[in-house]
Amino acid sequence: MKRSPSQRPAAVRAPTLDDVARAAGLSSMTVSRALNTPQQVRPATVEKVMTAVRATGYIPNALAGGLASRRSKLIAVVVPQINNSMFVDTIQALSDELAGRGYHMLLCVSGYAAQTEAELVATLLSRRPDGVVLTGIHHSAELKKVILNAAIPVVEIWDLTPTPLDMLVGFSHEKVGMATGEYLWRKGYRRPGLLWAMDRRATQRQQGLCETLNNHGVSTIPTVTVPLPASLALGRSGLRQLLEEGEFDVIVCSSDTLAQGAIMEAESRGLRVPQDLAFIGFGDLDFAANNRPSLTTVSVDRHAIGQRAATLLADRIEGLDVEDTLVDIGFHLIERESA
Amino acid sequence: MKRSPSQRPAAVRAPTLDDVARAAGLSSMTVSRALNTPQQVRPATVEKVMTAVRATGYIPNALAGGLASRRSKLIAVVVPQINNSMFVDTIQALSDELAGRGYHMLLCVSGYAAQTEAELVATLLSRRPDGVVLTGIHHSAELKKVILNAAIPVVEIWDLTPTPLDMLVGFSHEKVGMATGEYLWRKGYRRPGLLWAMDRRATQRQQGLCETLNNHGVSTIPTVTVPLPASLALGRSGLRQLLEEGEFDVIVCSSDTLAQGAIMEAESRGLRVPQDLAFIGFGDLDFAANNRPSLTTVSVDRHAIGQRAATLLADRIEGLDVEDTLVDIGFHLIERESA
DNA sequence: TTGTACGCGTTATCAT
DNA sequence: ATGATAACGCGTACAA
Repeated sequence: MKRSPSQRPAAVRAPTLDDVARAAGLSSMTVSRALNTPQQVRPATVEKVMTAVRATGYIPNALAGGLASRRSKLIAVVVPQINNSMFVDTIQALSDELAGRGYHMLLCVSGYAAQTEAELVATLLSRRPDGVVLTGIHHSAELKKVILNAAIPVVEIWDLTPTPLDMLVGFSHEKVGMATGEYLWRKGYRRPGLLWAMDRRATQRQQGLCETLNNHGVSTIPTVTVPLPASLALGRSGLRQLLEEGEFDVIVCSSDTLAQGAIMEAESRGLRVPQDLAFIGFGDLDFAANNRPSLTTVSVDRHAIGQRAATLLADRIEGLDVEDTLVDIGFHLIERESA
Repeated sequence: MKRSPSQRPAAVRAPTLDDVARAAGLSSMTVSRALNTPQQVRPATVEKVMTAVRATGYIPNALAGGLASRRSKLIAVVVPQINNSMFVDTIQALSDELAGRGYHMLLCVSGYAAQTEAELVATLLSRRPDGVVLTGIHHSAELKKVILNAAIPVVEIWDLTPTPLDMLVGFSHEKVGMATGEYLWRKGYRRPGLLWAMDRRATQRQQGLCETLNNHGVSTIPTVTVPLPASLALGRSGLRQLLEEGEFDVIVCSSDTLAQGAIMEAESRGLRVPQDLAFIGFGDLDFAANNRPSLTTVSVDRHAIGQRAATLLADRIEGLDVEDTLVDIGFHLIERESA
């Protein structure tokens, strides 16, 4: 009754810690502690605070909290695409793990352009995230400078390098290519054709593959490249184009999606898979195991990449011991029916 | 040379507006304006500021900015799952559109549990987002209270109701079910079986479908329900289970993924599609058009949902006129080979 | 066009 | 265990 009589200022602006403190008859600092570190506050006091919180409908202001504490509980994640069958599982795992540890995920799409990525990261850093997840290991000099200058924990994912910016969870695309090449040679394939998307990591797999095949004496490897994002339609049209350029016993595809499209095209042409033409993919998507013929492909634990990345980041942020900051998650070539 | 000689305080803590101001010989307020509203500042001054920004490596602090301005340029997005072929395109569109308008996306996964959603939104609101995107229209009373109390712009997506919390972009799942039922009846199918995932929106489609078929005298509709998330394997096993329960001329699936799995199972049993058994899906995923037989399904503009939602939100936040706050994005039943 | 004073809501720090 | 005070870095409002 002492304040302005008929006004309800709490209705127009969100209740603050001070409002809760007033309602509970405590100082705002005690309320803050009751909410963040209840073990430092007498149980009865915590009780009073919780009651006041419910009464006022208080929701903490993380902007103010982050400003004062210099910890935002925010993780910035940059991916080339969201709607990519490969990355999306990693993102999901990241999100789950981060949420479990009290972090929120700021998700950004770079779109396969290094320049864009640099600008994106700069704006993301303005949010003062506690950590950053970057896809890939090829970044502009500008981005590296900004990130290192910010001295913020970083995890690069989906690739491997002995010299990451900070931490890394990935695998060697070159080795994937080499393993694929060895496998095809061993199975007796001698006239491979490539159906390939034009992203950086796919190119690395291509290099490993071609090197290996070259070493075995397979020197000419006709290749059709397709733009991103890969699709079944591109797989179909890509195979058509490839078949005009020569004869093959196996088609190596840079992704399961392209392989699936190519197989569809092959079958509609009456080609038997793998007798007339074999196919091998990359990714081990859901349909690879279920398709008929099932798809020989390379499996990567996409979920584990996200989970490990989140764990590394959270551990590092929270000052825990982080033993391996460079994690090779590996891969498996899965032999199935298509090759 | 006037300051402490050999110290570089800027290296230990991030440069602030004041640091830039000092370097440029201006007040921090002028620097702030040069960065946010350059048209209010003399071009030569802007130039000086930009030079100082580059020299100091200044990155704005959006926490402080948001606290002071009460606008965070942050949009919170809540989806049941990220790695869902349907939602992921919407998320991508949301992200693209929001980024284009200067917003960042805070992405959270609720996991199909209303209780979880309520808690998630409460923690999200602590970030003081300028807007919120919620998937679906069924929310706990708690969540509604919190959202309405926060008086924050909200867009519900992927569903339709005459009484949204605030704004809405979606379509009627019941009508999808009805349209599917009418189509099947018209095509002469009389013994349908359902292969259905157990989420809320799928259930609505089921109601529309069953009602319509009932009205046509088709009263018993055997149904096999499968857990989320849908997968090809669940489609296959679901069909096996269904075929033990009776004879059918068409299998209606709650998603294209289930339909694809079921078709795989049918074909491996030597059933001809659609002559022996027809299939209809929902979603119009990439493979629906490319598969052989191609899949009759319901197409929804997933991209448009995300884009419209982002536009509505941004317009509303920026005080622009928002004419339609309740957008029915519609759907198309696409007749192909499978049914 | 530029500058000054102050508040945004919280946490760190020190005191009690 | 609790409180008082001072940042945290920026934008609003007003003055010049």
